[in-house]
This record gives sequence, C-alpha cells and structure tokens, in this order.
Amino acid sequence: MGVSKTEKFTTKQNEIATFGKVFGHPARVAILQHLFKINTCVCGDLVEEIGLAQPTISQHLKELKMLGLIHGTVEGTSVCYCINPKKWMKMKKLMTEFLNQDITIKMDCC
Amino acid sequence: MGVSKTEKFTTKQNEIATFGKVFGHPARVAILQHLFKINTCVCGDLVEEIGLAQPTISQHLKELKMLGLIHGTVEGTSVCYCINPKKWMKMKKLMTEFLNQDITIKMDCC
DNA sequence: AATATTCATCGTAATATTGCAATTAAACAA
DNA sequence: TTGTTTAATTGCAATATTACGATGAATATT
Repeated sequence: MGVSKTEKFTTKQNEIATFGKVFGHPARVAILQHLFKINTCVCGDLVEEIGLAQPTISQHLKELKMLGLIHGTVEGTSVCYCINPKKWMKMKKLMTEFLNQDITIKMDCC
Repeated sequence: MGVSKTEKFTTKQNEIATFGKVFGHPARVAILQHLFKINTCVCGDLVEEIGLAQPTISQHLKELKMLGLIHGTVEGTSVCYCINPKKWMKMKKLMTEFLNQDITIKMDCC
C-alpha cells in the first residue's frame, strides 16, 4: 500500500535500502558529485549548477543531511554544504560489502 | 510533479540513480542477497523466504529483471531466477566509481 | 480431459516522491 | 529601521511506488 514493510527485513537490509533510495535520484547524485568536485564548501550555487528550483534543491539537501551524508553550516546569509567524510565512509563500507557479495561466490548456474 | 527531470542530468548520473532506486527497497536487497547465498537457482520459495505476497515478489523480480541484474528461466511450472553476473559486474563498477570519488580528493573543509 | 501448481498480470487502494510558487526566517547592508 | 539576499518551509498538484486480491496462462499430474 505504498509503504515498505521494513519490519520484515534486517537492519542491514533496511540501511542498504535507505542509502539506495537516497542515491535513487539523479539530482542527489549530482549534488554529491558537485560537493566532491568543489573540494571546498559550496553554498547557494547548487541551484544554478543543478538547474532545479531552489525549494527542490533545498528538499534534496535536506534528505542528504538527514542521512548524515552532508552537513551544512550557516555562513552569513548563505549556507555552506559539504560532505561528511565519516558518514560517507561508513555508508561506502556497507554498500561495498553488498556490492561485493559476488566475489565470495562461484557463479555456476543458469 | 512526482516525475524526475532526468533530462537535466548526465547519462551516468541517471544510471547511478536507476541502480540506486532498485536497491532502494529492502525486499529487492533481500532477494539479491538470497540469490547470491543460494548460489544455485532459486524458484518460488523466494515468496516464503521474503514474506511478502506472491504478486509483490513477482513485481520486485520484474524490476530486477528489467534492469538486467537477474534473469529467470522457466522450468516446468516454476521459474528459476538467478543473478546475471555480467550485468552485476557492470553495475558494481559504476556504483563503486561513484562511491570512491572521495579517495581522489583530500577533504579539508568545514 | 480434469485438476493442481506456479507464476505473471490486472486492477485498485494507500502512501511516497518530486517539483515548484508563495511565503517565511534569518542575516546582512544601507 | 528598511531593504536585500539567501535558504528553509508550506501547500499543493502530478506522478510513482508498494502491496495484495483476483484472475489468467502455462505446465504438470492424475
């Protein structure tokens, strides 16, 4: 009914799904890539960089922030967003483990 | 308006988002993990393994199949699903590249 | 042929997501 | 204070997703 039955799955499976979901929109992918590329903090110019309306970008940033992948610090009238390396590493570990489950297995079917 | 503006993003960004989205549900994560664990093809017992209704599982399998991550072959009255290693590798390469963009960068901000 | 089994598809309800206009909030500048 | 800038929030419309009962199609069993 439009709502995922998370209680049927393990914590890890739900975590993977949560990160998957946040990467499940190209705007959020683009935001993260831009934050990495800029290397230093970026402020409001994400709006023109991405090309969506300001409220939309703000909403995507909120989701990334809620997951802890980025954090924003107020800098005068603007807000400075950047990657949270610690959380990124943790996420990467989880996702990489999921992506690498193939190497532990010899595929010989179908 | 509920629809992603894919035209504003690169092919790669959209691909990453597509794979992210398919991993964005714990049932699909669980299905893939189970298929890896079983090593040999698994058929209808995914339904009791996962604990969702048969049409729901069928729908999730369809999405995984459409992306090419798995394929199913009819075997009598049942259908035998398994991982498509080639596509999985390709997907893994794309996602790993995305996840590893941090290592090319020295994070020293905020 | 008649029945059973297995899975896909259809239809539908409930909920989530995406996007933006309008507005608000906060900090700065004059 | 008054205006300006920047970003968050609100409210809403359009669309997507999730889930499952009912049904259908295909094969196997009797």
